Amino acid sequence: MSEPAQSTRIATWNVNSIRSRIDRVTAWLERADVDVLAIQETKARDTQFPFDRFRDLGYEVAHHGLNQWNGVAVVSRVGLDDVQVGFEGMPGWGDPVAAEARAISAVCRGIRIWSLYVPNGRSLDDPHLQYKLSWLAALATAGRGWLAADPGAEVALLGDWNVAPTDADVWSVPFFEGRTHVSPDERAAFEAVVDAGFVDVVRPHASEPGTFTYWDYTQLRFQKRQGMRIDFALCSPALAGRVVGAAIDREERKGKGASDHAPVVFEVG
DNA sequence: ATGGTGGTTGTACCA
Repeated sequence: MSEPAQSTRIATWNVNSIRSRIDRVTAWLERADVDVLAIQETKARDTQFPFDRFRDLGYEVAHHGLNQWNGVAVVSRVGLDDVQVGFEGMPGWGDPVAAEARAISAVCRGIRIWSLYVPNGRSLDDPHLQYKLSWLAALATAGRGWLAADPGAEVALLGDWNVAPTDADVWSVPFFEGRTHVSPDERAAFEAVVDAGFVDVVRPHASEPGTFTYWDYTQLRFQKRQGMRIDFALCSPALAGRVVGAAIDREERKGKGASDHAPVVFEVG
């Protein structure tokens, strides 16, 4: 008797407040049969995070939250080891400048899982955009270093990248003229991470025009199918080679109490 | 009305 290959289902989701979304998140975790979930925008301090709701379902949690903004977590039912908060060289923000809760990682079933919440940028003339570009540049440098140290490393960079890498990733190119998420500098900063050796493992499995991961709450954007693709799973070559499928769960964006982002799932065989 | 929705917070800020 030969055992079937062990399969691992991994997801990323900007939940826009874990406390207001906890019922939906736990219900989705079970329904989607997900083993590892990278969460962004928990909007909670560690003391406010509903750890027990995940533990009751058999998941371990690593969370990093400093205040009502940002906040990232890795949730896993297949092991959660060697938790790291932030990455080497990660820029800070504010006065005084300080690291924000935008990056956490853990090793789950041998895979280094990162949950990343890239700074928004706010507007093209805002200092926050330079912070965003620096943050992505530092991530590219760190990621390049990880793969140089171990070319066979299985690393997943999961999260809300706040960048639409191509014109196909926004509902209207004219609408985004002069706005963030689509500027050449932001796209170059995203591509620098790709150039460091990380592969978008979802797009090959979800390539239809109009495939998005985020829809603004205002203007009936979701109902009008006016979204953006800004949530990505970028994997190291060794891990990307094991991916057998992926999907964006657009259904989860529906209804009252939905996050403005949909979960993104991929399966490693 | 030009952020029209939604979250956390506190009467503002963030996305």
